[in-house]
Amino acid sequence: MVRKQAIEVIGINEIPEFWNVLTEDQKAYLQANITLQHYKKNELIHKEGGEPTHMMILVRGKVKIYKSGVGGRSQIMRMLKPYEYFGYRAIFAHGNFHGYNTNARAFESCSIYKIPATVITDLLQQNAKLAFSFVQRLAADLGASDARMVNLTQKHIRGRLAETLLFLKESYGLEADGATINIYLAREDIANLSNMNTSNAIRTLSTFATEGIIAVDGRKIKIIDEERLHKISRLG
Amino acid sequence: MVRKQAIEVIGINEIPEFWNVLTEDQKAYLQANITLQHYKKNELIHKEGGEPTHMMILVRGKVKIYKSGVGGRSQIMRMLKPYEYFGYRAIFAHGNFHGYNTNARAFESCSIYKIPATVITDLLQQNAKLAFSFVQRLAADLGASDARMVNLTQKHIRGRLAETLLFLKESYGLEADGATINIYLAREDIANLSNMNTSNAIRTLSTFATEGIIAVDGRKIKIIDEERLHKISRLG
DNA sequence: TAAAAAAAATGTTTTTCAGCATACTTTATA
DNA sequence: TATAAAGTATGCTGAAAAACATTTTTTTTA
Repeated sequence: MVRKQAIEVIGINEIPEFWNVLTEDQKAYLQANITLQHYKKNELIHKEGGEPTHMMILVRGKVKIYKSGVGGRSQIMRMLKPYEYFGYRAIFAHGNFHGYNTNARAFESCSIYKIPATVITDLLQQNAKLAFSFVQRLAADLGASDARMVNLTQKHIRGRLAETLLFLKESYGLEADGATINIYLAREDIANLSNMNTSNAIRTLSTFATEGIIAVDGRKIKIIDEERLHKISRLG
Repeated sequence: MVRKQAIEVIGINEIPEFWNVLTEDQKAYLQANITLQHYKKNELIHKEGGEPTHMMILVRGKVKIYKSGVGGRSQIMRMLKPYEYFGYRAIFAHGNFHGYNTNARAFESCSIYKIPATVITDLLQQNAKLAFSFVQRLAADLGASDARMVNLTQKHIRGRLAETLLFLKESYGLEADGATINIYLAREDIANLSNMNTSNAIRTLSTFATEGIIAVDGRKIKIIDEERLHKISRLG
């Protein structure tokens, strides 16, 4: 069983951004220090406020990155899919924002490569190409974060929910039917992605369904009229 | 007059992060390509949606970085002070978030060093130490952006305004009296920093003044009871 | 499979905040 | 300096969304 899992997940050398730019020595160094770890559904991977020990690469499953805000109310910052990496921001920031600012939780059963903080820091300082690829990644993340800020603060509930549904579609894609979003989230998670409370997520999803924009079957959400979702998202 | 301005501003070699890690060749390359430009009060420095041509280092004056959101409503993302640099995120991000996502405007008369995008990209790819310092900077920026997200989305008006006042104090410091925040902003800018409309910024500032938390004299804001501001900010 | 727990649905109430109108004050400009 | 324009102050109203309560449905677990 352990063997089977090991076969299921991809190797680190299949992630070109990490692998191709390294020298032979650096590859050996990375191989010697990387570990694969499994997390059960809903298991906490890292905790807000904690000291970052590893950078992680998700290779199987889905992860949510979220912050606990006012009165413990949680705000999902990002949702990850395989081949995406995380936990590196906390390692590299110095000053106020060193350390995990977020919680990471396995949304379903996950396999994750873990690279010790010291190892990834060494590699970045030795290898300008690798460092540059992290610059590119962080620059894109920051752009996304700023864009999301305006979405969440300025749009009304319908606009925020439409945005979230489109985001989920972009991130996780559609099932074989070409319409059902390929992730099943609790209404509460949809709410936490959209900066609203659960009641309003439920209510607004129902309204969208009534209006024929989506079809809802339990946690399955089918996008019927994507154009309208875009329109609702644009108008706020 | 031109001579005088040139003397007033610091040299690029006084910014260690840029200078100390460069080789002699790289220093020469940078020196040969860097230019100093002056902007008048309220002048636009770069525009949302535009192609990034330069990375910039503010050496005199204050700059606001803002996004135009739903219905043109503007949201100030950051406020800069001398020695801070900007415009680099747009250069390095690839994919969706390449290009300026924000506007930058001289909040008062400014002097700015401009490094062509190609030059800074060359330097980063050649110099792992420089690239790593950008990784650190971007990681901190992203942490700040995520923290701000929760502030702006979850806190109530009083909490958001308190947060903004404390942020301004941290960023720009206090005047000789040890209480007056060393930046004079229009109520509209305070509102755009705090995700609220101008009326509510005015109203809430008045309330804070009535409660003896701050004292307001035109655009001068004096912090009387910082502890209460922290408390209001924490509670949302 | 039954019982318990969690999640979803829905209606009602309350709070927060945006939008607007108006008056007053300060700043810019002819 | 007069006039216009911009910015500030304040009250009122209504829309949006949170909070709460209750019922129904689904999922988990014993």
